[in-house]
Amino acid sequence: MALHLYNTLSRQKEPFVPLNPPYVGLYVCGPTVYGEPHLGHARAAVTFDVLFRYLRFLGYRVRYVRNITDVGHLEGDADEGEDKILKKARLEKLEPIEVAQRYTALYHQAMDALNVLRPSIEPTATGHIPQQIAMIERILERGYAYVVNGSVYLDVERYRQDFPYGILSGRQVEELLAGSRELEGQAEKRHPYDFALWKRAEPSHLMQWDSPWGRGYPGWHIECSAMSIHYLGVPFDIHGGGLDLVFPHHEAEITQAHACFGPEAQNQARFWVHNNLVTIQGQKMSKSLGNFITLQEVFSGKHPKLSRPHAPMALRFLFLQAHYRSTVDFSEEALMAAHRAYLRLMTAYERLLEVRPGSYSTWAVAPWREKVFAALDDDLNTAAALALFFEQVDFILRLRRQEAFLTPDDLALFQQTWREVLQDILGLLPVLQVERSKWNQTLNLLLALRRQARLEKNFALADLIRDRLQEMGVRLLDFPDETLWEWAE
RNA sequence: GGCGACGUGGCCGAGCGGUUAGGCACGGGUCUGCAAAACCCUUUACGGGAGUUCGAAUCUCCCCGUCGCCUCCA
Repeated sequence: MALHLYNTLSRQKEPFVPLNPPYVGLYVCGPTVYGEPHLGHARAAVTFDVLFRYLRFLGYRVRYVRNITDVGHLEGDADEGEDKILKKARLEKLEPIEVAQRYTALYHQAMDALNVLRPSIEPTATGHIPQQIAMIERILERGYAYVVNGSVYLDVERYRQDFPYGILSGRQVEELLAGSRELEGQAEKRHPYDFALWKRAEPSHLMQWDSPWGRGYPGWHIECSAMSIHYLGVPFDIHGGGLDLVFPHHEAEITQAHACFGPEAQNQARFWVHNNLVTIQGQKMSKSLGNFITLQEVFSGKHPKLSRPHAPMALRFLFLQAHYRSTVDFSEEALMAAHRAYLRLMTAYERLLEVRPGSYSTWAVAPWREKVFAALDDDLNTAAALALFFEQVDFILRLRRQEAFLTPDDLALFQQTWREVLQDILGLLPVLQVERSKWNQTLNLLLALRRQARLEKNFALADLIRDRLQEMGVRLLDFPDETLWEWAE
Protein backbone atom coordinates (compact mmCIF):
# COMPACT_ATOMS: atom_id res chain seq x y z
CA MET A 1 0.00 0.00 0.00
CA ALA A 2 1.21 3.44 -0.79
CA LEU A 3 0.44 6.66 1.00
CA HIS A 4 -3.15 7.77 0.61
CA LEU A 5 -4.35 11.18 1.71
CA TYR A 6 -7.85 12.51 2.11
CA ASN A 7 -8.29 15.29 -0.39
CA THR A 8 -10.82 17.91 0.61
CA LEU A 9 -11.27 18.72 -3.07
CA SER A 10 -12.51 15.26 -4.00
CA ARG A 11 -13.83 14.34 -0.57
CA GLN A 12 -12.10 11.02 -0.67
CA LYS A 13 -8.78 9.36 -0.02
CA GLU A 14 -6.50 9.36 -3.03
CA PRO A 15 -3.13 7.75 -3.61
CA PHE A 16 -0.43 10.32 -3.16
CA VAL A 17 1.71 10.70 -6.27
CA PRO A 18 4.05 13.68 -6.48
CA LEU A 19 3.80 15.89 -9.54
CA ASN A 20 7.57 15.86 -10.00
CA PRO A 21 9.09 13.01 -8.07
CA PRO A 22 11.17 12.81 -6.02
CA TYR A 23 10.31 16.42 -5.19
CA VAL A 24 7.27 17.29 -3.09
CA GLY A 25 5.98 20.79 -2.46
CA LEU A 26 4.07 21.25 0.77
CA TYR A 27 2.51 24.54 1.82
CA VAL A 28 0.73 25.03 5.12
CA CYS A 29 -0.95 28.14 6.46
CA GLY A 30 0.99 29.25 9.50
CA PRO A 31 -0.01 31.58 12.29
CA THR A 32 -1.11 35.18 12.19
CA VAL A 33 1.35 36.55 14.69
CA TYR A 34 -0.78 38.87 16.76
CA GLY A 35 -1.25 36.67 19.81
CA GLU A 36 0.22 33.82 21.77
CA PRO A 37 0.24 30.41 20.10
CA HIS A 38 -2.60 28.21 21.32
CA LEU A 39 -3.77 24.61 21.16
CA GLY A 40 -5.10 25.07 17.65
CA HIS A 41 -1.73 26.15 16.32
CA ALA A 42 -0.19 23.11 17.94
CA ARG A 43 -2.70 20.74 16.37
CA ALA A 44 -2.10 22.03 12.87
CA ALA A 45 1.65 22.17 13.32
CA VAL A 46 1.86 18.64 14.69
CA THR A 47 -0.41 17.28 11.97
CA PHE A 48 1.68 18.63 9.14
CA ASP A 49 4.91 17.97 10.98
CA VAL A 50 4.01 14.29 10.86
CA LEU A 51 3.12 14.54 7.18
CA PHE A 52 6.41 16.36 6.50
CA ARG A 53 8.39 13.79 8.45
CA TYR A 54 6.63 10.88 6.79
CA LEU A 55 7.11 12.21 3.28
CA ARG A 56 10.80 12.66 3.99
CA PHE A 57 10.95 9.16 5.43
CA LEU A 58 9.41 7.81 2.24
CA GLY A 59 12.37 9.26 0.40
CA TYR A 60 10.79 12.36 -1.08
CA ARG A 61 12.71 15.58 -1.21
CA VAL A 62 10.22 17.85 0.46
CA ARG A 63 10.17 21.61 0.34
CA TYR A 64 7.93 22.55 3.23
CA VAL A 65 6.76 26.16 3.22
CA ARG A 66 4.85 27.51 6.19
CA ASN A 67 4.10 31.20 6.21
CA ILE A 68 3.99 33.81 8.90
CA THR A 69 1.10 36.21 8.42
CA ASP A 70 2.29 39.57 9.63
CA VAL A 71 0.01 41.86 7.67
CA GLY A 72 -3.36 41.89 5.97
CA HIS A 73 -5.34 39.68 8.27
CA LEU A 74 -8.37 41.71 9.22
CA GLU A 75 -10.65 41.56 12.20
CA GLY A 76 -14.36 41.41 11.96
CA ASP A 77 -16.77 41.24 9.09
CA ALA A 78 -16.05 41.62 5.46
CA ASP A 79 -13.00 43.61 4.63
CA GLU A 80 -13.72 46.55 6.83
CA GLY A 81 -12.17 45.25 10.01
CA GLU A 82 -8.92 46.38 11.51
CA ASP A 83 -5.70 44.57 10.73
CA LYS A 84 -5.03 42.15 13.57
CA ILE A 85 -1.37 43.02 13.86
CA LEU A 86 -2.02 46.73 13.79
CA LYS A 87 -4.73 46.47 16.39
CA LYS A 88 -2.36 44.67 18.73
CA ALA A 89 0.35 47.23 18.05
CA ARG A 90 -2.04 50.06 18.83
CA LEU A 91 -3.23 48.42 22.03
CA GLU A 92 0.25 47.61 23.28
CA LYS A 93 1.89 50.72 21.89
CA LEU A 94 4.38 48.77 19.86
CA GLU A 95 5.68 48.89 16.34
CA PRO A 96 3.80 46.38 14.17
CA ILE A 97 7.01 44.53 13.46
CA GLU A 98 7.63 44.36 17.20
CA VAL A 99 4.31 42.61 17.65
CA ALA A 100 5.02 40.23 14.79
CA GLN A 101 8.47 39.37 16.01
CA ARG A 102 7.43 38.85 19.59
CA TYR A 103 4.69 36.40 18.70
CA THR A 104 6.77 34.72 16.00
CA ALA A 105 9.40 34.03 18.64
CA LEU A 106 6.81 32.63 21.04
CA TYR A 107 5.43 30.46 18.25
CA HIS A 108 8.86 29.06 17.47
CA GLN A 109 9.53 28.44 21.12
CA ALA A 110 6.31 26.46 21.54
CA MET A 111 6.84 24.51 18.33
CA ASP A 112 10.37 23.58 19.37
CA ALA A 113 9.03 22.31 22.66
CA LEU A 114 6.56 20.16 20.75
CA ASN A 115 9.44 18.83 18.64
CA VAL A 116 7.83 20.27 15.52
CA LEU A 117 10.48 20.63 12.82
CA ARG A 118 11.04 24.02 11.28
CA PRO A 119 9.79 24.20 7.71
CA SER A 120 12.21 24.52 4.83
CA ILE A 121 11.07 28.06 4.19
CA GLU A 122 9.12 30.32 6.52
CA PRO A 123 8.17 33.37 4.46
CA THR A 124 6.48 36.45 5.84
CA ALA A 125 3.71 38.30 4.09
CA THR A 126 5.47 41.63 4.50
CA GLY A 127 8.55 40.18 2.88
CA HIS A 128 6.64 39.29 -0.28
CA ILE A 129 4.71 42.41 -1.15
CA PRO A 130 6.20 42.61 -4.68
CA GLN A 131 5.12 39.06 -5.46
CA GLN A 132 1.62 39.84 -4.22
CA ILE A 133 1.39 43.03 -6.25
CA ALA A 134 2.61 41.20 -9.35
CA MET A 135 -0.06 38.58 -8.90
CA ILE A 136 -2.79 41.17 -8.44
CA GLU A 137 -1.64 43.02 -11.54
CA ARG A 138 -1.86 39.85 -13.56
CA ILE A 139 -5.33 39.11 -12.24
CA LEU A 140 -6.38 42.62 -13.23
CA GLU A 141 -4.89 42.21 -16.70
CA ARG A 142 -6.86 39.05 -17.17
CA GLY A 143 -10.03 40.84 -16.19
CA TYR A 144 -10.92 38.98 -13.01
CA ALA A 145 -10.58 41.94 -10.70
CA TYR A 146 -11.50 45.61 -10.54
CA VAL A 147 -10.10 48.73 -8.88
CA VAL A 148 -12.21 51.01 -6.70
CA ASN A 149 -10.77 53.96 -4.83
CA GLY A 150 -7.33 52.48 -4.58
CA SER A 151 -8.54 49.06 -3.53
CA VAL A 152 -8.64 45.96 -5.72
CA TYR A 153 -11.33 43.30 -5.47
CA LEU A 154 -11.61 39.94 -7.09
CA ASP A 155 -14.65 39.82 -9.35
CA VAL A 156 -16.28 36.54 -8.41
CA GLU A 157 -19.13 37.02 -10.86
CA ARG A 158 -16.68 37.41 -13.75
CA TYR A 159 -14.61 34.52 -12.48
CA ARG A 160 -17.63 32.24 -12.42
CA GLN A 161 -18.05 32.69 -16.14
CA ASP A 162 -14.81 30.80 -16.71
CA PHE A 163 -14.29 28.68 -13.62
CA PRO A 164 -16.47 26.92 -11.10
CA TYR A 165 -16.45 28.82 -7.82
CA GLY A 166 -16.79 27.01 -4.52
CA ILE A 167 -15.28 23.69 -5.56
CA LEU A 168 -13.31 23.27 -2.35
CA SER A 169 -15.92 24.25 0.19
CA GLY A 170 -18.89 22.96 -1.79
CA ARG A 171 -20.52 26.34 -1.60
CA GLN A 172 -22.66 27.93 -4.25
CA VAL A 173 -22.73 31.66 -4.73
CA GLU A 174 -26.50 31.63 -4.47
CA GLU A 175 -26.25 29.97 -1.08
CA LEU A 176 -23.66 32.44 0.03
CA LEU A 177 -25.98 35.23 -0.88
CA ALA A 178 -28.88 33.62 0.89
CA GLY A 179 -26.82 33.05 3.98
CA SER A 180 -25.00 36.32 4.05
CA ARG A 181 -26.14 38.96 6.42
CA GLU A 182 -26.34 42.65 5.83
CA LEU A 183 -22.74 43.64 5.92
CA GLU A 184 -21.73 47.19 6.38
CA GLY A 185 -19.30 49.22 4.36
CA GLN A 186 -19.38 47.08 1.30
CA ALA A 187 -20.37 49.83 -1.06
CA GLU A 188 -17.10 49.48 -2.92
CA LYS A 189 -17.70 45.89 -3.87
CA ARG A 190 -19.82 44.94 -6.83
CA HIS A 191 -21.00 41.81 -5.08
CA PRO A 192 -20.98 40.85 -1.43
CA TYR A 193 -18.86 37.78 -2.10
CA ASP A 194 -16.10 39.64 -3.92
CA PHE A 195 -13.02 39.79 -1.75
CA ALA A 196 -10.14 42.21 -1.38
CA LEU A 197 -6.81 41.62 -3.06
CA TRP A 198 -5.44 45.03 -2.11
CA LYS A 199 -6.76 47.64 0.28
CA ARG A 200 -6.23 51.36 0.14
CA ALA A 201 -4.47 52.62 3.28
CA GLU A 202 -5.44 55.74 5.13
CA PRO A 203 -2.47 58.01 5.80
CA SER A 204 -2.52 57.02 9.46
CA HIS A 205 -2.30 53.32 8.64
CA LEU A 206 0.89 51.96 10.21
CA MET A 207 1.81 49.46 7.50
CA GLN A 208 1.48 50.50 3.88
CA TRP A 209 3.29 50.07 0.62
CA ASP A 210 3.36 51.74 -2.77
CA SER A 211 1.42 49.98 -5.46
CA PRO A 212 0.07 50.72 -8.93
CA TRP A 213 -3.20 51.64 -7.15
CA GLY A 214 -1.68 53.95 -4.56
CA ARG A 215 -0.57 53.38 -1.01
CA GLY A 216 -2.09 50.32 0.56
CA TYR A 217 -1.65 46.84 1.92
CA PRO A 218 -2.47 43.34 0.69
CA GLY A 219 -5.59 41.34 1.46
CA TRP A 220 -5.28 38.24 3.57
CA HIS A 221 -5.82 35.57 0.92
CA ILE A 222 -3.34 36.84 -1.64
CA GLU A 223 -0.27 36.28 0.51
CA CYS A 224 -0.68 32.51 0.61
CA SER A 225 -1.26 32.26 -3.13
CA ALA A 226 1.69 34.49 -3.90
CA MET A 227 4.13 32.83 -1.51
CA SER A 228 3.15 29.24 -2.16
CA ILE A 229 3.35 29.69 -5.91
CA HIS A 230 6.54 31.73 -5.64
CA TYR A 231 8.36 28.95 -3.85
CA LEU A 232 6.58 25.84 -5.11
CA GLY A 233 5.28 26.72 -8.56
CA VAL A 234 1.73 26.02 -9.65
CA PRO A 235 0.20 23.61 -9.25
CA PHE A 236 2.15 22.13 -6.36
CA ASP A 237 1.59 18.93 -4.43
CA ILE A 238 -0.06 19.57 -1.09
CA HIS A 239 -1.69 22.58 0.52
CA GLY A 240 -2.58 22.17 4.18
CA GLY A 241 -4.23 24.09 6.95
CA GLY A 242 -6.93 24.04 9.58
CA LEU A 243 -10.43 23.00 8.64
CA ASP A 244 -11.68 26.45 9.47
CA LEU A 245 -9.61 27.86 6.63
CA VAL A 246 -11.46 25.96 3.91
CA PHE A 247 -13.82 28.86 3.48
CA PRO A 248 -13.16 31.55 2.65
CA HIS A 249 -9.37 31.49 2.78
CA HIS A 250 -8.51 28.43 0.72
CA GLU A 251 -11.43 28.87 -1.63
CA ALA A 252 -10.08 32.35 -2.31
CA GLU A 253 -6.60 31.00 -2.92
CA ILE A 254 -7.85 28.61 -5.57
CA THR A 255 -9.81 31.43 -7.15
CA GLN A 256 -6.77 33.69 -7.20
CA ALA A 257 -4.58 31.00 -8.71
CA HIS A 258 -7.02 30.38 -11.57
CA ALA A 259 -7.62 34.08 -12.05
CA CYS A 260 -3.89 34.63 -12.32
CA PHE A 261 -2.68 31.58 -14.23
CA GLY A 262 -5.79 30.18 -15.87
CA PRO A 263 -6.78 26.52 -15.99
CA GLU A 264 -3.12 25.51 -15.84
CA ALA A 265 -3.17 26.40 -12.16
CA GLN A 266 -5.25 23.27 -11.62
CA ASN A 267 -6.71 24.26 -8.27
CA GLN A 268 -3.32 25.58 -7.16
CA ALA A 269 -2.52 22.35 -5.36
CA ARG A 270 -3.08 18.70 -6.22
CA PHE A 271 -4.06 17.82 -2.65
CA TRP A 272 -5.87 19.99 -0.13
CA VAL A 273 -5.44 18.55 3.33
CA HIS A 274 -7.16 19.89 6.43
CA ASN A 275 -6.73 19.08 10.08
CA ASN A 276 -9.73 19.20 12.36
CA LEU A 277 -10.04 21.57 15.28
CA VAL A 278 -9.47 21.46 19.00
CA THR A 279 -12.54 21.83 21.15
CA ILE A 280 -12.94 22.68 24.81
CA GLN A 281 -15.87 20.94 26.43
CA GLY A 282 -17.26 20.17 23.04
CA GLN A 283 -17.04 23.68 21.72
CA LYS A 284 -14.58 25.14 19.30
CA MET A 285 -11.83 27.22 20.81
CA SER A 286 -12.14 30.77 19.65
CA LYS A 287 -11.35 34.23 20.71
CA SER A 288 -14.94 35.32 20.63
CA LEU A 289 -15.97 32.53 22.98
CA GLY A 290 -13.03 33.35 25.22
CA ASN A 291 -12.25 29.68 25.78
CA PHE A 292 -8.91 29.32 24.11
CA ILE A 293 -5.88 28.00 25.95
CA THR A 294 -2.39 29.05 24.95
CA LEU A 295 0.51 26.65 24.78
CA GLN A 296 2.37 28.59 27.43
CA GLU A 297 -0.58 28.07 29.73
CA VAL A 298 -0.54 24.34 29.07
CA PHE A 299 3.20 24.04 29.63
CA SER A 300 3.15 26.22 32.74
CA GLY A 301 -0.17 25.04 34.12
CA LYS A 302 -1.24 28.63 34.65
CA HIS A 303 -4.83 28.48 33.49
CA PRO A 304 -8.07 28.17 35.46
CA LYS A 305 -8.83 24.85 33.81
CA LEU A 306 -5.41 23.39 34.63
CA SER A 307 -4.07 22.21 37.96
CA ARG A 308 -0.43 21.71 37.04
CA PRO A 309 2.16 22.10 34.27
CA HIS A 310 2.06 19.65 31.40
CA ALA A 311 4.80 18.22 29.24
CA PRO A 312 4.74 19.25 25.58
CA MET A 313 5.06 15.60 24.58
CA ALA A 314 1.82 14.84 26.41
CA LEU A 315 0.04 17.27 24.12
CA ARG A 316 1.73 15.91 21.04
CA PHE A 317 0.70 12.41 22.05
CA LEU A 318 -2.87 13.51 22.71
CA PHE A 319 -3.12 14.74 19.15
CA LEU A 320 -1.48 11.64 17.71
CA GLN A 321 -3.94 9.40 19.52
CA ALA A 322 -6.74 10.84 17.43
CA HIS A 323 -6.99 10.94 13.69
CA TYR A 324 -6.07 14.37 12.36
CA ARG A 325 -9.44 14.78 10.68
CA SER A 326 -11.47 14.30 13.83
CA THR A 327 -11.85 16.89 16.53
CA VAL A 328 -9.87 16.56 19.72
CA ASP A 329 -11.68 17.63 22.84
CA PHE A 330 -9.07 19.09 25.13
CA SER A 331 -9.24 18.50 28.86
CA GLU A 332 -6.67 18.09 31.56
CA GLU A 333 -7.90 14.57 32.17
CA ALA A 334 -7.40 13.59 28.54
CA LEU A 335 -3.99 15.25 28.52
CA MET A 336 -2.83 13.38 31.59
CA ALA A 337 -4.11 10.10 30.21
CA ALA A 338 -2.16 10.76 27.04
CA HIS A 339 0.95 11.54 29.06
CA ARG A 340 0.76 8.26 30.92
CA ALA A 341 0.29 6.40 27.68
CA TYR A 342 3.26 8.21 26.19
CA LEU A 343 5.47 7.35 29.16
CA ARG A 344 4.48 3.72 29.00
CA LEU A 345 5.18 3.45 25.30
CA MET A 346 8.50 5.24 25.32
CA THR A 347 9.69 3.39 28.38
CA ALA A 348 9.01 0.14 26.55
CA TYR A 349 10.94 1.50 23.57
CA GLU A 350 13.96 2.19 25.70
CA ARG A 351 13.69 -1.26 27.22
CA LEU A 352 13.69 -2.66 23.71
CA LEU A 353 17.05 -1.07 23.00
CA GLU A 354 18.58 -3.15 25.79
CA VAL A 355 17.26 -6.48 24.51
CA ARG A 356 19.84 -8.98 23.32
CA PRO A 357 19.19 -11.10 20.25
CA GLY A 358 18.47 -14.83 20.35
CA SER A 359 19.24 -17.64 17.98
CA TYR A 360 15.71 -17.92 16.69
CA SER A 361 12.57 -15.78 16.53
CA THR A 362 9.35 -16.55 18.33
CA TRP A 363 7.42 -13.86 16.48
CA ALA A 364 7.32 -12.47 12.97
CA VAL A 365 8.39 -8.83 12.89
CA ALA A 366 7.99 -8.12 9.19
CA PRO A 367 4.19 -8.56 8.93
CA TRP A 368 3.71 -6.35 11.96
CA ARG A 369 5.93 -3.68 10.45
CA GLU A 370 3.82 -3.87 7.32
CA LYS A 371 0.71 -3.19 9.36
CA VAL A 372 2.30 -0.18 11.01
CA PHE A 373 3.14 1.43 7.70
CA ALA A 374 -0.21 0.44 6.27
CA ALA A 375 -1.80 2.47 9.06
CA LEU A 376 0.36 5.49 8.30
CA ASP A 377 -0.30 5.08 4.59
CA ASP A 378 -4.01 5.11 5.32
CA ASP A 379 -4.33 8.88 5.54
CA LEU A 380 -1.89 9.12 8.44
CA ASN A 381 -3.85 6.97 10.86
CA THR A 382 -1.50 7.66 13.75
CA ALA A 383 -3.99 6.35 16.31
CA ALA A 384 -4.08 2.93 14.67
CA ALA A 385 -0.30 2.91 14.30
CA LEU A 386 0.19 3.71 17.98
CA ALA A 387 -2.18 0.91 18.93
CA LEU A 388 0.03 -1.55 17.04
CA PHE A 389 2.98 -0.44 19.16
CA PHE A 390 1.06 -0.73 22.39
CA GLU A 391 0.14 -4.26 21.44
CA GLN A 392 3.85 -5.12 21.42
CA VAL A 393 4.72 -3.63 24.80
CA ASP A 394 4.06 -6.94 26.49
CA PHE A 395 6.20 -8.71 23.92
CA ILE A 396 9.13 -6.42 24.68
CA LEU A 397 8.91 -7.25 28.34
CA ARG A 398 8.94 -10.94 27.54
CA LEU A 399 11.94 -10.41 25.29
CA ARG A 400 13.70 -8.74 28.14
CA ARG A 401 12.83 -11.59 30.49
CA GLN A 402 14.15 -14.06 27.91
CA GLU A 403 10.73 -15.58 27.52
CA ALA A 404 10.59 -14.60 23.87
CA PHE A 405 13.33 -14.26 21.30
CA LEU A 406 14.28 -12.52 18.09
CA THR A 407 17.19 -13.24 15.79
CA PRO A 408 19.71 -10.41 15.34
CA ASP A 409 18.10 -9.44 12.06
CA ASP A 410 14.57 -9.52 13.42
CA LEU A 411 15.55 -7.63 16.54
CA ALA A 412 17.29 -4.99 14.46
CA LEU A 413 14.21 -4.60 12.29
CA PHE A 414 11.96 -4.41 15.34
CA GLN A 415 14.12 -1.75 16.99
CA GLN A 416 14.43 0.09 13.71
CA THR A 417 10.66 0.22 13.30
CA TRP A 418 10.18 1.67 16.76
CA ARG A 419 12.81 4.29 16.16
CA GLU A 420 11.66 5.18 12.68
CA VAL A 421 7.99 5.47 13.49
CA LEU A 422 7.93 6.80 17.03
CA GLN A 423 10.93 9.09 16.89
CA ASP A 424 11.49 9.99 13.28
CA ILE A 425 7.94 10.06 11.93
CA LEU A 426 5.68 10.73 14.91
CA GLY A 427 8.32 12.97 16.45
CA LEU A 428 8.08 11.60 19.99
CA LEU A 429 11.05 12.39 22.18
CA PRO A 430 12.53 9.69 24.39
CA VAL A 431 11.63 9.85 28.05
CA LEU A 432 14.74 8.63 29.75
CA GLN A 433 17.89 10.63 29.44
CA VAL A 434 20.78 8.61 28.16
CA GLU A 435 23.08 11.15 26.60
CA ARG A 436 26.49 11.65 28.07
CA SER A 437 26.91 14.98 29.75
CA LYS A 438 28.30 16.52 32.90
CA TRP A 439 24.81 16.51 34.26
CA ASN A 440 24.44 12.84 33.55
CA GLN A 441 27.75 11.98 35.05
CA THR A 442 26.92 13.91 38.20
CA LEU A 443 23.55 12.29 38.41
CA ASN A 444 24.99 8.84 37.89
CA LEU A 445 27.38 9.51 40.74
CA LEU A 446 24.45 10.38 42.99
CA LEU A 447 22.62 7.26 41.90
CA ALA A 448 25.69 5.19 42.66
CA LEU A 449 25.96 6.73 46.11
CA ARG A 450 22.31 6.07 46.73
CA ARG A 451 22.67 2.48 45.59
CA GLN A 452 25.53 2.03 48.03
CA ALA A 453 23.54 3.63 50.82
CA ARG A 454 20.65 1.28 50.18
CA LEU A 455 22.95 -1.71 50.25
CA GLU A 456 24.20 -0.50 53.61
CA LYS A 457 20.61 0.02 54.74
CA ASN A 458 21.32 3.69 55.19
CA PHE A 459 17.80 4.54 54.05
CA ALA A 460 17.90 8.02 55.52
CA LEU A 461 20.66 8.97 53.11
CA ALA A 462 19.07 7.12 50.21
CA ASP A 463 15.77 8.89 50.74
CA LEU A 464 17.50 12.23 51.15
CA ILE A 465 19.08 11.85 47.71
CA ARG A 466 15.78 10.78 46.22
CA ASP A 467 13.82 13.61 47.81
CA ARG A 468 16.31 16.33 46.91
CA LEU A 469 16.45 15.13 43.32
CA GLN A 470 12.67 15.13 43.24
CA GLU A 471 12.74 18.77 44.32
CA MET A 472 15.05 19.46 41.40
CA GLY A 473 12.58 17.86 39.04
CA VAL A 474 14.18 14.47 38.71
CA ARG A 475 12.07 11.45 39.50
CA LEU A 476 13.82 8.17 40.23
CA LEU A 477 12.47 4.89 38.99
CA ASP A 478 13.68 1.94 41.01
CA PHE A 479 13.76 -1.33 39.19
CA PRO A 480 15.00 -4.56 40.80
CA ASP A 481 18.32 -4.40 39.03
CA GLU A 482 18.81 -0.72 38.33
CA THR A 483 17.62 2.79 38.94
CA LEU A 484 16.54 5.00 36.06
CA TRP A 485 15.36 8.56 36.10
CA GLU A 486 13.15 10.92 34.19
CA TRP A 487 12.27 14.57 34.29
CA ALA A 488 9.25 15.08 36.48
CA GLU A 489 6.95 17.52 34.76
C1' G B 1 -32.05 28.58 6.11
C1' G B 2 -27.77 26.24 3.02
C1' C B 3 -23.40 22.97 3.21
C1' G B 4 -20.73 19.35 6.08
C1' A B 5 -19.03 16.16 10.09
C1' C B 6 -20.22 13.08 13.98
C1' G B 7 -22.83 10.11 17.90
C1' U B 8 -18.53 3.38 20.14
C1' G B 9 -17.81 0.39 27.20
C1' G B 10 -16.48 5.32 33.47
C1' C B 11 -13.32 8.78 30.11
C1' C B 12 -10.41 9.27 25.44
C1' G B 13 -10.35 6.90 20.89
C1' A B 14 -9.46 3.19 16.15
C1' G B 15 -12.90 0.67 13.14
C1' C B 16 -14.94 1.27 5.88
C1' G B 17 -19.61 -6.51 6.23
C1' G B 18 -17.51 -11.76 9.75
C1' U B 19 -11.19 -11.77 14.33
C1' U B 20 -10.40 -9.11 22.00
C1' A B 21 -8.38 -2.42 18.48
C1' G B 22 -5.55 0.46 21.75
C1' G B 23 -4.89 3.96 25.77
C1' C B 24 -6.37 6.09 30.51
C1' A B 25 -9.16 5.40 34.95
C1' C B 26 -11.39 1.86 38.57
C1' G B 27 -10.72 -2.91 41.13
C1' G B 28 -7.53 -7.20 42.47
C1' G B 29 -2.45 -8.88 42.62
C1' U B 30 3.27 -9.18 42.05
C1' C B 31 7.74 -6.61 43.10
C1' U B 32 10.01 -3.02 46.71
C1' G B 33 13.43 -1.16 53.15
C1' C B 34 9.42 2.63 52.27
C1' A B 35 7.34 5.43 48.34
C1' A B 36 6.96 6.18 43.31
C1' A B 37 7.45 3.60 39.01
C1' A B 38 7.13 -0.94 36.65
C1' C B 39 4.68 -5.56 35.72
C1' C B 40 0.31 -9.21 35.76
C1' C B 41 -5.09 -10.01 35.80
C1' U B 42 -9.97 -8.03 35.14
C1' U B 43 -14.78 -5.15 32.95
C1' U B 44 -17.29 -6.76 25.83
C1' A B 45 -19.53 -1.21 23.87
C1' C B 46 -21.33 0.62 19.38
C1' G B 47 -27.90 7.13 20.02
C1' G B 48 -33.24 5.03 18.70
C1' G B 49 -36.30 2.42 14.99
C1' A B 50 -36.94 -0.18 10.40
C1' G B 51 -34.59 -2.52 6.18
C1' U B 52 -30.62 -5.19 3.07
C1' U B 53 -27.57 -9.69 4.28
C1' C B 54 -26.14 -16.29 6.18
C1' G B 55 -23.95 -12.30 9.12
C1' A B 56 -23.87 -4.85 10.50
C1' A B 57 -20.64 -0.62 14.97
C1' U B 58 -19.56 -1.00 9.64
C1' C B 59 -24.53 -0.54 3.86
C1' U B 60 -29.88 1.93 3.03
C1' C B 61 -34.05 4.86 4.99
C1' C B 62 -36.43 7.53 8.99
C1' C B 63 -36.07 9.77 13.80
C1' C B 64 -33.32 11.94 18.05
C1' G B 65 -28.98 14.50 19.59
C1' U B 66 -24.05 17.06 19.29
C1' C B 67 -20.68 19.98 16.65
C1' G B 68 -18.40 22.76 12.57
C1' C B 69 -18.58 26.16 8.23
C1' C B 70 -21.59 30.03 5.84
C1' U B 71 -17.76 36.70 9.59
C1' C B 72 -11.79 36.57 11.81
C1' C B 73 -9.78 31.99 13.56
C1' A B 74 -5.21 26.36 13.23
